[in-house]
Amino acid sequence: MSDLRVRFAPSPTGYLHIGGARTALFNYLLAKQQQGTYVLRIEDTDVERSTQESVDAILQAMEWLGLACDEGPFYQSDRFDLYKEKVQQLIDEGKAYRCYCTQEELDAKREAAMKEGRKPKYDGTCRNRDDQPDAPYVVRFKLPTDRDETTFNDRIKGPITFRHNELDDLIIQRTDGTPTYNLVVVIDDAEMGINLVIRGDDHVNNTPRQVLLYEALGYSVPEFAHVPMILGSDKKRLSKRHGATSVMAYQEMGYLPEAMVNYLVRLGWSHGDEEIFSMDDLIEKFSLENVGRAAGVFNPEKLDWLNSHYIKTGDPERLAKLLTPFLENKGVDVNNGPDMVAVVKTLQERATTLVEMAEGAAFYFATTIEYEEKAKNKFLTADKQELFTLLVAELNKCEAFDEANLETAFAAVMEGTGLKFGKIAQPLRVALTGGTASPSIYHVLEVLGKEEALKRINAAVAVLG
RNA sequence: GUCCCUAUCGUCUAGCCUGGCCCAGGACACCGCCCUUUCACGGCGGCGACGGGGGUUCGAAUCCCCCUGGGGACGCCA
Repeated sequence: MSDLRVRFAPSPTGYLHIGGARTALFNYLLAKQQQGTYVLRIEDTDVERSTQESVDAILQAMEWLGLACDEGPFYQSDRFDLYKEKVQQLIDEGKAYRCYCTQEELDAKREAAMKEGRKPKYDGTCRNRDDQPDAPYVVRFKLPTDRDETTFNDRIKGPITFRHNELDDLIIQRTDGTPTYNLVVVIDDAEMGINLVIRGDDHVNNTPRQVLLYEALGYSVPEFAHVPMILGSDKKRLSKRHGATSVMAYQEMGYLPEAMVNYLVRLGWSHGDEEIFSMDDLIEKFSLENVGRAAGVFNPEKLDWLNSHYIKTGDPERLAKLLTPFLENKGVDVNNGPDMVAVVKTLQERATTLVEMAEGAAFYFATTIEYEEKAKNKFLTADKQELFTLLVAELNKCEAFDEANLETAFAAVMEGTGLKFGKIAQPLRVALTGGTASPSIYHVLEVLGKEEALKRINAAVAVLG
């Protein structure tokens, strides 16, 4: 057991998105690799926007991805007393003060500053007042003036320095008495013994303020590793208009968690020329040193490729279990049909997602085949009467539908009709599946079984025309 | 606007720290050929990048500077 302690700290104001999932993954991998501890903390200090549904959705997504935490989940809403105490401590030590400026005043100043091309900063109006008016106030952290810049050494980006004149006195407690993010994140990370903070690089700008707060509160400062953002195809921050951003939406679209994990980790991290990584591979091979520094574009095609890879190589028993709900969603009665595992095996090489696999599998379970218009017109024509008659006769001779028997039967049909295999297979395929694309005709026959196959052929004969 | 980060094929990236092995390697996508009972799988091949300009050096994708592009932050959100 090493002393590495990392955490993932989402705010429950929505589902777990792609970017958050990747951050969680990186934390998890490093913790497992170093036999450290991975803590999950729910950052719900914004009482207005935090919901239990979001918490549940996040937990569910983490479980789906296989990112079980070692400690937690902890809720910041349970810890308000601690934060209050720390705020008071800072006030008592003269490191924080009450500010009575109203929201309207601040908004006006901010707007004015922007307009003049200045960086909007709090001007320190209340910094030195010693009266205590009977009015609403916030508590601000007094920006230390004992030095004029703060530097931290980012594990991914290297040393980053901010000049204090770029900073201002940030609010650590709201008018309603609740604490704000920058304060609680410091207190919790410190109190929970987090020594490496891995998070999105949209937090880089918050880091110097947080370093200052660690120091003011007498905590030791952890290490930081800021991972780059994920962008959409137009290089804008990934959002709904680029497609699904919720991890669980991908589950619903038929993606496998191992594909998602593999994709996410390779977006911004690499290990030579390797592309395929199991969770165990990743725990062994992941390293912060090989995380890129630039933002990456989310590429659904590559996710597709990985997903088809994992479907192709996946355990059919497991895939069968995963596929079932997708078939049921399509209104397919899975109890009335061939063995699901056998079905899966015929489709593993031809499906990119479980949704696609369900589409490809539906015909196996159909009670009556609906023929595609074009397929029927082309292949179920009157002149096929003789072919189907012979086919039925030969197939009937088969004891069981296995490859050897079927080959014999088809050889006989080819002999009898003088047709090439393809000329027989395609009409038969339409009869059996309703369409012109399906798994190998032998496999379809095998999976369907003799009785059902003959039933379908006879049904097709009845509509020849 | 200000500050911070960043920059190799369309995309994800290897190479950069420790200059020459790189007229830049892999993967996805795309195109072609082969395989083939359909659709796929697979195999083989192709297209395709060091953002620009200055330096340093015998030599730069690799080191330095400037420019430009992209992202992020600037909330009583996290």
